[in-house]
Amino acid sequence: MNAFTEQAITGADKTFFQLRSAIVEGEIVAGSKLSEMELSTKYAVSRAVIREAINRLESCHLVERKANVGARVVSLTPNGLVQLYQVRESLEGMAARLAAKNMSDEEVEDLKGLLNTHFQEVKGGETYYQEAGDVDFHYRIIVGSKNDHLISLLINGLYHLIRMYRVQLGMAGPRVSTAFDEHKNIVQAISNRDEELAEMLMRRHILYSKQNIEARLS
Amino acid sequence: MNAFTEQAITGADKTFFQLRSAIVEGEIVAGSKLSEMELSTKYAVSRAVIREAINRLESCHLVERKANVGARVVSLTPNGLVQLYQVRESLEGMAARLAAKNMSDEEVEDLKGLLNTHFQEVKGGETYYQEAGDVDFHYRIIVGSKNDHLISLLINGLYHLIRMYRVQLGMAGPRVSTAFDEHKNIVQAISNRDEELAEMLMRRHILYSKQNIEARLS
DNA sequence: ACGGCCCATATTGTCGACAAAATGACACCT
DNA sequence: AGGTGTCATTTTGTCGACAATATGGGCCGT
Repeated sequence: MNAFTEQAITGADKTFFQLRSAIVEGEIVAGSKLSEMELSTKYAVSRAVIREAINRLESCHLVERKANVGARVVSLTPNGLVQLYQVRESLEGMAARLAAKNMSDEEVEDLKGLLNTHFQEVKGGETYYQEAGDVDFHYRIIVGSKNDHLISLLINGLYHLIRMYRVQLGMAGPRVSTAFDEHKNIVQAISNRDEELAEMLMRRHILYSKQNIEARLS
Repeated sequence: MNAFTEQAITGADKTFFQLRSAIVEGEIVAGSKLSEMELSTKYAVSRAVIREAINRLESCHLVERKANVGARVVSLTPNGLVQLYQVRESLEGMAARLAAKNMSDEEVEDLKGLLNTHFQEVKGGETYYQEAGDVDFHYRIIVGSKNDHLISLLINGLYHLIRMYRVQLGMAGPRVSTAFDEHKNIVQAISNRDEELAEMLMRRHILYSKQNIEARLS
């Protein structure tokens, strides 16, 4: 489904992906310590590759390291999630703006197609594919921005972190029908090459999500 | 001058800072390859600490690594700088918005004070401290946002990269008097707790810088 | 009994050596 | 002559051992 799935070439890559998945899915408890020795025995690799994997996890802001002390999985706080959504609002808003400017006509057509597929699923009540569809929608716009820094920050950085929050705080969110309309309007703005509106609608879309989440947390 | 300067405790920290400085200042040529062996002899440390340092450089997007091949310093392209400023506009705009919301009254007062100092320097024609003053101004607003993700992304991530461009492409920019007025208006908006305006003015401020740079590159 | 000091232990940081993979050159075949 | 396959060399990836630092408990002194 995805355009390209990142694949592991080196052993550290594989360990990194495994650890990242374990952390995001909550298999490794949030706030817990990552012992290099322990992990090296558990995953049957040397400490060097564990250290490299942990370094990359730190790059994603999934763990925090203190020198001579060790690494801990970040702890989830409601405020942290709010801050994350603020950054996301900012970056994805810009992504939508740039997508309106830089996406090719084909890409816009594909995006409309995706929206249709998504619509069928929503109508059919397949709640399972909702999130995947939503993620894919945002992915395409981010990639459509053609801004490498933006793409890297969002896809390699924030998305796993947000997913970690969503999984562990149990936000398999509803907000389907309304979110779909928002998606539709965003695509329309991009199709019209209306940068200003595309950014504004995307920001609102994410702001609504944030408010929705905040309502649940309180 | 700075609130707190990051200090190296482990050897890898020190090597990382040295390498980062060498890259940003252009001592290590953009686009050149970073040989682990070579660097380990040059800095008189083991390859392990070089590898760790390179990993961190990759986190800052200052180098790019390919598995089983090695790391290269990123190459500077005009388009890359434009993309960087787009991200910066987005993030610092949000930072200004949040600063208007979250800065304490004392911090706002301090910011006004900084502006005065900056003003004296501009009047005195001390062009040397200009950039430092400008950087300090933006720093305070970023920190004033109280959003840890934002702070980390900008200060640990984008700023060194932008500085690398500025140094190597020789942008010791003028744009002083006008930039000062823009700073003044931003501070006023923050002081008035006008989030909307603060964000808008900051975005414009950065947009102007971008256009100024684009004009020079062409 | 409480606070501070010291030491044993465990964990992280660093190192040099070995394994695996990519790069470049040479010879060979067409 | 051009392309291709193979091999030597170089560079990165991985490993296990050693050094340095933090953590926790016990001891001592007050």
